[in-house]
Amino acid sequence: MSEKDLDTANKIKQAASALFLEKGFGRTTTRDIASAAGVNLALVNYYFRSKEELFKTIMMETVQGFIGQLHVLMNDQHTFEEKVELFVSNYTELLKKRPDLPIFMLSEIRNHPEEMAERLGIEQIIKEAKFFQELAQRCPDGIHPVHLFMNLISMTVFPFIGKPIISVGAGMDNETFILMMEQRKQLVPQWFLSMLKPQTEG
Amino acid sequence: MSEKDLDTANKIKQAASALFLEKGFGRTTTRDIASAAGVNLALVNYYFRSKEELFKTIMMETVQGFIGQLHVLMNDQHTFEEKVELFVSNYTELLKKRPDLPIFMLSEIRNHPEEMAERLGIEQIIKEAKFFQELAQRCPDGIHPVHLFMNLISMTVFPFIGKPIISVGAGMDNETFILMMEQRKQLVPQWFLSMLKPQTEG
DNA sequence: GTCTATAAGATGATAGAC
DNA sequence: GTCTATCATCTTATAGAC
Repeated sequence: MSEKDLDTANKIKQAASALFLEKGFGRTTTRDIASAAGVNLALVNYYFRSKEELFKTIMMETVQGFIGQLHVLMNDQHTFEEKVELFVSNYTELLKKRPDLPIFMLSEIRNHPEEMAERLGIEQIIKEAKFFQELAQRCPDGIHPVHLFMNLISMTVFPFIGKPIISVGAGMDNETFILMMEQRKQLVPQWFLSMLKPQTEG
Repeated sequence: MSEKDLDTANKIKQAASALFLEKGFGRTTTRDIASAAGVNLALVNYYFRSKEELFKTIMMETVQGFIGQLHVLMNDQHTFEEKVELFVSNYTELLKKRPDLPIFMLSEIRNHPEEMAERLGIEQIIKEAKFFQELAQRCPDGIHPVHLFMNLISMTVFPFIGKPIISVGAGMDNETFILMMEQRKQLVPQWFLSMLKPQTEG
């Protein structure tokens, strides 16, 4: 589907999404958006009441997509080990395509904190998930399961966030970086599982 | 030292730093800065040629401070294990005080990529550090040392970055979050060291 | 060094013709 | 739904008095 096939509202949304991601809300102007979308300036306000409203729409959809994957994954019929592997490889693939996503979400999220938490219902998604029930069982005594989940997310997501600094620091080109992220699809689950209680065969 | 004791340039820098951190470059205006610093609008441009120049100054100092610690730490006379513990506890303390620091740095860094890399010389700092030489030795065969260093940074820093989402997701108040970060000062080094080659006594 | 005043331009948003 | 034209406001930055 080429860009021309999208209707005006979607052209605007797509262009705005890229610009917000790249430059943030403050540095992006409605004129930028209209120009990048190839539509008239007035149409931005015609379809979305304001720049702020357009931003909220995009942000909600972005975060929904990000969390939605998690919801499905955490409740399907895979084993615990498979869930871990899928978690890491799914998010690695997503972040290979859209490495700016986490910073976008996290840097803008505090300017719109109220709507987020409520509409998303992350809390309930997590508490109900089978994955977390099993994680709690396999968690070493005295260690809160959230610690281990933090580690899993951290080791999966942070390398993409820190890439600008890490890859300069390590003198690493982009190709090498991607290669390492591929390796981590296997490594991170291993590291993560080794943090759990020793498991008897079953 | 109260704010009144600072000279004008420093009052501006301090106010601007807080605002850039809170709202980013794009959303922060020179009027905000002057007002927060309690100085006349024209003085912002008198001391720093432009808003952009002021930002660069602050950014450089911030990143320098962040990296500088690392340089000292990685080369002093502590043992490898002590270096790991100091790394985690120093940065945890820093991030407890200024949790917005990583996102600020990382979200704005790509708008000013050229100056960063060069002036900082991170690459050289890292390559020369004793810490990395020992890390390379103790790294399991076939695993690049940078993987393990990524894990150490990730597990230390990411929880602060992801706090807005994690703490909502886990239904966690601020006090509990800080308590967990305190626990991680001990836990992260344990997890990290367990990823290394088994070590014989000596 | 610090102020007032203002230039010069950008920005979000809308009214009204088509 | 889409355009042009424009408003009202805000923005960075500077000139010039003190």
